[in-house]
Amino acid sequence: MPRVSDAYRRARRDEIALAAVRCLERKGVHETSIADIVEESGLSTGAIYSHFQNKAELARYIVSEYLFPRLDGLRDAGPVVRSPRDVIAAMLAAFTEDGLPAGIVVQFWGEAAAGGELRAEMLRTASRLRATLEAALQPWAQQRTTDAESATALSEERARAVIALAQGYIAHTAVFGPRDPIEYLESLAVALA
Amino acid sequence: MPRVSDAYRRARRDEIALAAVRCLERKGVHETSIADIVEESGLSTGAIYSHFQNKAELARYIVSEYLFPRLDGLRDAGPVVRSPRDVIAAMLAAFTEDGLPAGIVVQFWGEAAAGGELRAEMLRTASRLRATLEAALQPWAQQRTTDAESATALSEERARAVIALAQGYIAHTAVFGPRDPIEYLESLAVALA
DNA sequence: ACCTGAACACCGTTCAAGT
DNA sequence: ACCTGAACACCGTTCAAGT
Repeated sequence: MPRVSDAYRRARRDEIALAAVRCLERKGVHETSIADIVEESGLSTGAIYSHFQNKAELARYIVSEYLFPRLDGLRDAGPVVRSPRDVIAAMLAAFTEDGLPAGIVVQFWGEAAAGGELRAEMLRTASRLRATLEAALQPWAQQRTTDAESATALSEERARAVIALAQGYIAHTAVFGPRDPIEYLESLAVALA
Repeated sequence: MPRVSDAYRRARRDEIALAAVRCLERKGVHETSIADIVEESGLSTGAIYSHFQNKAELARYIVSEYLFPRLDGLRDAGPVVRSPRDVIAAMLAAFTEDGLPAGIVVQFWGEAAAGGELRAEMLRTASRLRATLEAALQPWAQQRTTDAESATALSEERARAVIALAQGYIAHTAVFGPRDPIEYLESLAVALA
C-alpha cells in the first residue's frame, strides 16, 4: 500500500524523468549514467530505484510522456478542415517548438529497434499519436468521401503517411542538422512526382 | 613500423568487424559487449585493442564499411537514364537485399546524433553515398536541362531527396517492421500531392 | 608487432539500515 | 513506504609479460 498519494508519486517520477531528459540533451542516451541523474535531480540512487524499477523503465516513462509534442493545436481546434499537408506541417512545427531534440528521439528509436519492452512502449506512443492525427484529418476525409467508413479508412491511411514523413524529417534533422520543414516536404514532393 | 602487411591488417579488422556485426544483429548496439565480440571472433581482448583504438573506433569502421549497401547496380550501369523514383526504388531494394538490418542502422544514427567522431564518420559515409546517387541521376538530369551546371544542381537536389526518403523508409521499418518500398513511396507521394 | 589475460576504474543494480 | 549510500557483478580499457 502506498503511504503517499498518487499525485506525489507522479510528481516525483516527473521530477526524476525531467532531470534525466536534461542529462540526455547534454550527454546523449548512452552516455547518461544513473550517477548523472542522481546528481542532476539531487536525489540518491535508492530514491530513483524506489520510483523506477530500473534504467529501462525510466526510459520507457520518458518515451511515453515526453517523446512526442502534445499537438494540442491539432486536438482542440474542433471541426477545422486540414489537408494532410497542413497536418504534417503542424506536426513538424510542434516538434521544432516543444519536442525533444531530434537526436534524442532517434536515439530512442535505436534503443527501441533492438526490441524488448521499450519497443512495445514506442509502438503504444506511436499509436496514440496516430489516433490524434486521424482525428485531425477526419473533417478533410469526410469532404472527400461519401460514407463514414471510407472517410475513416482514408484518414487512417494519411495519418500513417504523416507519421512516416515526420519520422523521415526527424531522422534527417538528427543526422544532417536542422532544416526548414516546408522546404523539406516540397523537395520530397517534387522528387516523388 | 608494421611487421605484417596492410592486407593482413585489413583482413584482421574485417574479421573483427564482421564478428561484431553478427553480435549487433543478435543483441543490438548497446547490448553488445567487447566480451561478446571476443567470443564471436575467437580472439582475445588485447587482439581487438591492437587493431582498434577502442569500441568507438570499431563502430566508426563498421559505419564506414558496412552501414550502406554497395549500390553496384547503380554505379556500373553506365549512361542509363533513371528517374529519381527509379533510383530511390533501387536504393531501397539494395537495402532490403544486402544492407544491415534497419534497426542496426537506426541505432548507429542514434549514436551519431549524440555527436563526436561517429557523427563525422556518418556524414562522410553519407557524402560518398550522395556522390553515387548524384552520378546515377546525372543522365536523367541532363535530359531535363540545357546546360551542365543546372544538370548537376538538379541531380544534387534530387540525390538529397533520395537520401531523405531512404532515411524515412529505414526509420519506419525499424520502428514498425518491414513494408513494401513501392507501396511506401506511393503512400507518401499521394499524401504530399 | 601482435597477442594474452589478469587488473583497474566505472557502470547499473541491490540491500541492510535509517526515518 | 520512502530513502540513504556502501557493496556487488559486470563493463570498457590498460598493461606487464609472452611470441
